[in-house]
Amino acid sequence: MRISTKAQYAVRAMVSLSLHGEGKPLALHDIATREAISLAYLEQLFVKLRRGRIVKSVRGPGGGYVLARPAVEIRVDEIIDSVEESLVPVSCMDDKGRCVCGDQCVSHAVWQGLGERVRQFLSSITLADLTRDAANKARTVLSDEC
Amino acid sequence: MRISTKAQYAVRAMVSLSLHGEGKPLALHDIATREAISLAYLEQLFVKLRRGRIVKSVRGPGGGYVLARPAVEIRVDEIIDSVEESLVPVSCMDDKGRCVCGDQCVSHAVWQGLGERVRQFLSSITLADLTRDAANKARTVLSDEC
DNA sequence: AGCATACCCGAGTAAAACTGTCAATTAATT
DNA sequence: AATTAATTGACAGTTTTACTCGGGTATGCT
Ligand code: FES
Ligand code: FES
Repeated sequence: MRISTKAQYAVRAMVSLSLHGEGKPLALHDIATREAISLAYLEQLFVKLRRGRIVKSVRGPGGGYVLARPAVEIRVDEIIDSVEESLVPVSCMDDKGRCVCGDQCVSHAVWQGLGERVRQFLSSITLADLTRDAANKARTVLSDEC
Repeated sequence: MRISTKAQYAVRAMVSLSLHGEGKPLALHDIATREAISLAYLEQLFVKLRRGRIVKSVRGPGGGYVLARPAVEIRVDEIIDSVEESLVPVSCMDDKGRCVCGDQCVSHAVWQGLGERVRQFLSSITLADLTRDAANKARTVLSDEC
């Protein structure tokens, strides 16, 4: 029941982009050094974030990435979806709780309910929420472990 | 964000035990054939379930496993804990939300909140709930995919 | 006692998933 | 033209998962 580090990196990177970008394109190089994530790996992530219509790319010198929408409209579950981590807890079930077995297996309701809670919680948090928190924390301590 | 099949098997096996055991020891062989799970694998699971004080073993001929407590007192999260799957979504955090970074990382609150929801939901369901559902379903259809 | 049943346990393994790197390319700016 | 920086696909190392195998140990029955 772990979230992949890929998804964790994606969230962190998005907060960093939202916090330090401010409308202007921010190069991955900046995020990479600030968050101590390998540039090559970030590239991989941002391709997916772009395809998920969460960021837009600006090529050439002075280029980088910009949020595709205001931070208030970007939910955490969207970020995780983009990097291709499923939020459904079992592989036999799709996003809407439909299963290969209908709903006949004994634990169907457990996994379906669990998936719904996870989705509900992660969709209740926006990038703007995280960015605000990060700005407050930055005043006191600087720590970038996770 | 997937639950391991190990945990899924554990839940299914426990429902099967609770449903067909009725006080008497039920041999793993029975569960294995009924649920189409390999006996060797089930043995591995039940050692852990026993150490988690969820079942008791009865050795010798006519032996098997019995619930260690009434089904109403066995929660689904306990079953999953026993087979050693963590319900905390990130590896840097323990059960109580304590982190290597205090609570300084930007997404700390996200993962902590997520872990709490998962725990809360899975601890709200008991083996008795699942057994009752299974008994109802058995009347209409028989399907054991999951 | 001897035998069959059924739990007990550690080691080992093949496949899959995860994490991350590399090299080569395209596009825009100066 | 030179430089910056995103774009892309392929690929390798490591870890985790999902099992199997082989031999033990306790118990009850005849
Ligand atoms: S087939 Fe697995 S829960 Fe329905
Ligand atoms: S160290 Fe990872 S969330 Fe705190």
